[in-house]
Amino acid sequence: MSHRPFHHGNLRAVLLERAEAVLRERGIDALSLRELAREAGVSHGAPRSHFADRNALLDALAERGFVRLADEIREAASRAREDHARTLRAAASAYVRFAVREPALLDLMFTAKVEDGPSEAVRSASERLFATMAEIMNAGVEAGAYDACDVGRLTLLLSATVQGIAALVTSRRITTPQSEALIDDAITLFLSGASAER
Amino acid sequence: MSHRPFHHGNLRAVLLERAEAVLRERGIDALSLRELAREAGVSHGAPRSHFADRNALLDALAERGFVRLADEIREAASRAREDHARTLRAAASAYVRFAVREPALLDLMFTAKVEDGPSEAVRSASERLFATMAEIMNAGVEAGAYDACDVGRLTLLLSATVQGIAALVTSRRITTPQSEALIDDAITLFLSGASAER
DNA sequence: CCTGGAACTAGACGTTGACTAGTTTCTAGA
DNA sequence: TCTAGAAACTAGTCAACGTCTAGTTCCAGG
Repeated sequence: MSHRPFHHGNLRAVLLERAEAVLRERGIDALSLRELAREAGVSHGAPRSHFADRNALLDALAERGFVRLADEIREAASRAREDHARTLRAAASAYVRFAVREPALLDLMFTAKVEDGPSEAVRSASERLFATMAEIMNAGVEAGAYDACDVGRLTLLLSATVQGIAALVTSRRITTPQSEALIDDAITLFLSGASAER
Repeated sequence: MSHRPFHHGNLRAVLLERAEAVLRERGIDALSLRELAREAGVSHGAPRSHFADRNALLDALAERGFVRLADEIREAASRAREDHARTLRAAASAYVRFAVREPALLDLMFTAKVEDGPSEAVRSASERLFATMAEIMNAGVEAGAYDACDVGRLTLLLSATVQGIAALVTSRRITTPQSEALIDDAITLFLSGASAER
């Protein structure tokens, strides 16, 4: 009859997808393993086969978040390859757009875990984001936008600035239009300062 | 006999203080109203007289966090009044030091609340932080560090950058020494770019 | 075929936030 | 000084959650 097969076959993916939706629509406090299980039509213990505990689920979400964010930034940057300034703006804009669309997820990605830092999976996913930023900066270097200064540090500074702008938006300290102006200011300053040292 | 007076007399303050300690030592997930009540020697319902629910307690913590952070920054900035560059560095350094000392609290302060933003109390406390940053920037303007550009936007950019650096530290993406180098880079760029437009 | 493990069920436990009704204490006004 | 009435607190209850355990069903490799 297979009306309800014993093995869901797809549980892990379904849980993650639904969890992302809950995170987006009702925030992290509303994210309950039991509710996810109910929605997926499995028993309340089933998620345990795929995630050791609630934090493991959150880690998986954060990991996916980093991958998605990196992809969206790379995608946005690749659409304006001709001009480095435009590329930077596009990347930063994509970052903030992601933050506006998924505030709770971004929070989760940059949450401070007490004691030990992020799990290995989350860490490597976050390095993928950083690597994407580094790629963009390296393209700028090759295009002659920067002098022989330490590109790694510049990448870090860019990452921090963009993450800071995103944090101001998600915490409602500034509005989305304000954030766009901020991005403009940041990129302008970033480029003018970096090449003013010639 | 007043061995245990009915009125604690000090509950609200004690709860907040202990809550800050728990937040610092064991993170936000370990913060339980019932445990705080137990530690304070009152019934599990007692905190309700001072905080409508758990979120109200968290809001109060965030509010105090903003006030303390603003104070610490102002204090640090006032110690290097002679030179604007030093002042900026001192302020940014104090910000990051706060982040390292109280990562979970800073997270709480900039958490994205779904739907409605921060409460009125939190909002006004956070504006106090922004006002402190604006003061520092205005002192720089008077000292001639910047041209007639929009100081408000510069203040916002500074705030975002510093918050971004803090986020990278609390989420263990960079180490504390790295953050100090980052601050240096950021301030250098900030000043060189802002006055390069003359 | 069969056996071991992965996926899942079902029940239980302790903890928590929230609500309610009732009690004690403080305080402000007549 | 006496007395409401508000504020602070107690005690009990409830549903929900995360986690754990023991047992069941299914699948895949030997």
